[in-house]
Amino acid sequence: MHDIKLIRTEPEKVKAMLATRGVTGFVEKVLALDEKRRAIIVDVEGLKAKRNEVSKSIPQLKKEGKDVAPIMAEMKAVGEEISTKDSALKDIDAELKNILMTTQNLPSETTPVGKDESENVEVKKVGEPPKMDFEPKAHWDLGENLGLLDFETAAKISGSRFSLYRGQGAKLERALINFMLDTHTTENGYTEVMVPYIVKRSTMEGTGQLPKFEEDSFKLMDGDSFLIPTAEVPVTNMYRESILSADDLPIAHTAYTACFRSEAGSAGRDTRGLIRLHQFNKVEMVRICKPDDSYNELEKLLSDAESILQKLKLPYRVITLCTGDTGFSAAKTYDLEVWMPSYGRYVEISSCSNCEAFQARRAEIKFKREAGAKPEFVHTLNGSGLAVGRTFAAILENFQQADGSIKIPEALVPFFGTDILD
RNA sequence: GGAGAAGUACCCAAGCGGCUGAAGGGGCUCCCCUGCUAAGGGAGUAGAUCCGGGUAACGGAUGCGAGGGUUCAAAUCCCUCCUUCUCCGCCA
Repeated sequence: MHDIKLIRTEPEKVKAMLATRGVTGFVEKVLALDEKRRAIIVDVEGLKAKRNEVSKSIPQLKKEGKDVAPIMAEMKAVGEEISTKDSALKDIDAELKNILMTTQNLPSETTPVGKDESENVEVKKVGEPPKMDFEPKAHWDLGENLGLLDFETAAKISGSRFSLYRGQGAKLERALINFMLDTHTTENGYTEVMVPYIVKRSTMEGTGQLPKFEEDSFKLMDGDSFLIPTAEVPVTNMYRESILSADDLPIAHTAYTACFRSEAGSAGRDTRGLIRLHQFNKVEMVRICKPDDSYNELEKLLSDAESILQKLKLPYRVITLCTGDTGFSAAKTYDLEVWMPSYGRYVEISSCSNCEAFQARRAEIKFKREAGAKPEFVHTLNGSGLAVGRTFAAILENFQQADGSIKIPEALVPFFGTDILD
């Protein structure tokens, strides 16, 4: 959600920033509604003040034996006026909230300006794509040949875009989850949480998935419960409607969850393998901090995500998303992309974002710099650390041997048990 | 899922149409007394959001789980929902 005060005080700046994301007309609409809203408030609150005052005097007048019937009649009329104006105000509030809630965040000044993913900026490349003296196979073929993955059975029981891991495959997925969680908790300073996979509407609104992207979510029959698309949703919302003390910050949580995405609109893309599924595993990192620290925190988040790829010795690159490609709630996003031989290019495996106060404003997460200080909004950040299925795929593809076996990265051996998968 | 009970400020808790922005405790903060970790006395203690205001002083609105309704007036009456607790049923 946007900061209405900023829109009031610096409309031109907001306009310019949103233009880089292809949004126009927003500031004008907001200002018009805001002006209307405030005019009604002044009006209706004056009436309420009057009613309060008169109502308070009625018992005394009664005691004095005066006739209060005319006053009560007058107040009845005032009451009706109040309720008419109150409902007009409610409509404007709803309209204003809707606009503020469905318009994407302002980009950070350090986010490169660009219209789509072609204008994202590469920050660095780490590691080299493996050179193979044989024709590399895709992970779905490797996985099925080794009996690790069974997409046919997954489709039979659940439909397309589901995965089924068997035997050593299931164990590898589990080993990756443990490896990631342990790294984040013991080395990177995160506190692990295990959270519900089903959340309420207000929770989805808090992090920005709703109201705009309802059709992208899995909604339960009651109409107000949703399967989480990422652990960012329940974990960030743990702190919804709270005022934290500065000592609590930064908060750093990591969580493993399954994630559920309808993938509406991506029909035909990445139909094979583990890349794009309705249900996938992810280890997530969430950081909540003071506004002054959030860009340092973003670098920390990024390096924590990178630490997993580095330990696994997977080749990857870091890109900064441009204004046009940055997600709805984010002000700045780094994507980590892992080298995927079957695609012949780098594929997203983590997205690390600073949402600044955008989510905090929606979810009402505040902090006090010191006791008695005025509460301020925190900044929230989230990043994958990492998408587990895609990491699985990357390991299979990058560490495949000529005979179709997979060499397990050394860092993973304590979790997986052996150093070769065949 | 069935039957009951309850949700009031940091915590416990009274109130059940106007005198309650909310009694009384506890806690916390400050002060006094006391030669001192005990005890006693006094004072303070909604925080928050929104609106107005030379954006200051200050004033106003909202607010007793949430949302509606009745009324001149609601913590108090009515309706819906949520949460917690107890018992029963079911279940990992």
